[in-house]
Amino acid sequence: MTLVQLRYLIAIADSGLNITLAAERVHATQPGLSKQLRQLEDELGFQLFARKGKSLDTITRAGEQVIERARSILAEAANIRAIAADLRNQAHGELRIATTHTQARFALPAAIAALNASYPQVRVHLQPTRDADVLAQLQAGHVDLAVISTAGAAPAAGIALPAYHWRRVIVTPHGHPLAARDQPPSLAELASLPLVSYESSLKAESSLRHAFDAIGLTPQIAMTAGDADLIKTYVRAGLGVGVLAEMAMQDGDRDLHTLSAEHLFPVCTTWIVLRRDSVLREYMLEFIQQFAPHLDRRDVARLLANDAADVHWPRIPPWREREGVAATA
Amino acid sequence: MTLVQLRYLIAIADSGLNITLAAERVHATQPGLSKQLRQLEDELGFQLFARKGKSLDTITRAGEQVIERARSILAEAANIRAIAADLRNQAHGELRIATTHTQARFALPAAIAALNASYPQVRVHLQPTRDADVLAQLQAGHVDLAVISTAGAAPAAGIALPAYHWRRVIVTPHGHPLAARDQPPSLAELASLPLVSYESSLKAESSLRHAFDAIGLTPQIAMTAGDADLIKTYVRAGLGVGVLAEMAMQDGDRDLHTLSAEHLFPVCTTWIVLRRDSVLREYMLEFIQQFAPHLDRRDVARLLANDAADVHWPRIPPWREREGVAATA
DNA sequence: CGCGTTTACGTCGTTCGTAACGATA
DNA sequence: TATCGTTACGAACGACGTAAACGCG
Repeated sequence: MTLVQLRYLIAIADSGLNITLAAERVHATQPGLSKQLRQLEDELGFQLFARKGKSLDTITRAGEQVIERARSILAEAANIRAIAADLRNQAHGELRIATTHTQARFALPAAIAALNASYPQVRVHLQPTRDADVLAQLQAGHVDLAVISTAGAAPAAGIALPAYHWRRVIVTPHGHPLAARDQPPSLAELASLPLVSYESSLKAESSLRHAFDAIGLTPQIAMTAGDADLIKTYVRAGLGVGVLAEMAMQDGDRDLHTLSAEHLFPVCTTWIVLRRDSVLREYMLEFIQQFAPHLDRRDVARLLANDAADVHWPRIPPWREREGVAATA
Repeated sequence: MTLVQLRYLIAIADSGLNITLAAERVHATQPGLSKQLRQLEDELGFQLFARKGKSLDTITRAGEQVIERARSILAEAANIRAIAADLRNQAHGELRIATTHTQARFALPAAIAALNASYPQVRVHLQPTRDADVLAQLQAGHVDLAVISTAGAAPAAGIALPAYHWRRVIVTPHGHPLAARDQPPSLAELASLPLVSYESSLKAESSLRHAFDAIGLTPQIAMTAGDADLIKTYVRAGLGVGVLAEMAMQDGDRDLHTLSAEHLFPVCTTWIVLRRDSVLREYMLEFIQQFAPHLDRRDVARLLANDAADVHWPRIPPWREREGVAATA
């Protein structure tokens, strides 16, 4: 068993059991991977993958177990290299972030711009990911950190650092009846109107659905999109009333009427999620600092080192208090 | 970076920074290790060990970090091999246990004998360890499991499975004044007598010390030993009153008078402690089953797999309920 | 001068890539 | 027949062990 073999194994597993594709990804030849996989299987004494003819068909039950451990091994190896790179004060590297579109579009730009100013050598890679897969990307080791929102408690996986609170807003064209009134609508009223919102709000566990469920009503979702810009576009087109995150409303959106939804939906929290046992490069800490300035850098480092829960976080600031920063991006 | 290099690194660290000794332990030559260490350091770009002349002097601060990760990597690699060995249904292997002398002498024999009956090919290795170092042995990966007692909560490190409860007893020669009375002594009375007990009872955090501290008295510990047999020997010699674990009193000890100490000292719990994320061989589960029959095998396996706290243990049996079993050994 | 580490060197095993072959849909 | 995996083979690299040199107490 070698680290190379394990790396190949993971590459194959992550390439949908296509050895040729995996070989490209690790910059090696296909026969090389084939042989190494074979040797690993020989050494372990059982098949990691079930074959169908010559092709790999599925991952064995035992293979799953091994792959899981192999991931952990490779992650730790990467950690060792990260320690080394950081010690050499190497300012260049990569920052891979998995997040939702809204974060990437409205919340992250300021922090990433600031990071780029201090560490121009660091290449940031925003992994385009469906909302539901963000944490899986982190667990699989494809990204260094995830940025994700919940309506309540911290996400279960990894170590979650609270970045900020935010709320939803209701958006209509200026001529809309709701816009003419001086008070925001009730939930019941909202349920009677066609809504335009995020794809994720269709899911039963979404906090939007929960809010309506609580009063026994079902919202009419006229259309959904993964993308706040799309939602705004369709609100402008008169398709319905938009329900989206407050930070998605920017200066350029003056043509839309924004109503508070504070009283209707629970407050949401955006978290930075790190892999347990991951070693952060200096510039990663810098990014966290930029994105969530209320977090103490040493506390973050300490939390990762000890896995100790003895670190207490300060008050999580609401998004509004940061709008000045965000608007610059 | 290779697994071999990491293995050598750990061997060197565990051999007191003596490369020659480390080379023997891994069955390789000294120049081989020397060179691999050098290459690893070159690749990482910093020293893992500080040199004094040619010899290794201390572990670098960064070296500590790397060694910690390397241990984790090697442990996971061992886990993969364990999965493989178990899948091949290989009944031979090794079971390394770190524990205290009392457990090794009085509690473990029955379980180990039973294990040996079902798995004659498994070599059991009882790591002789000072009480305080038991958990360190486990953390360093030198043993598969630890068996250790506490007076209260589970030990912090690893995953602790409660095996049984036990209490202390007071032991005197038959002619002793305490033996003649029909009621057991009070703590105050005991404090006035010379005691013979375990080495660990000298430590401030021992539950024996705590009990005396609570009433503002200090026990007179006439002598201590790490070994219940020694304690009994010196009690027989009239050196003082013995305070030891109930399971240390066996059939051959009829020449000593045993008094209950239930009312004086808190109940103790003996735990089986496993490394988090360790994969157990089939025969290890068998051992656990033998040693703590009230634990469900699948629950143990599940606990290790998910790290989930959703497994609830049944009532922990007191030692007395197992004496029939223990006495056969 | 003994102990431990490093350097030097020759051998052997292994990996890797190229190229040809085989199987599957 | 196109796609994907295996087999075959030669070249290059790298690890290992032996032997000798070096430094330190």
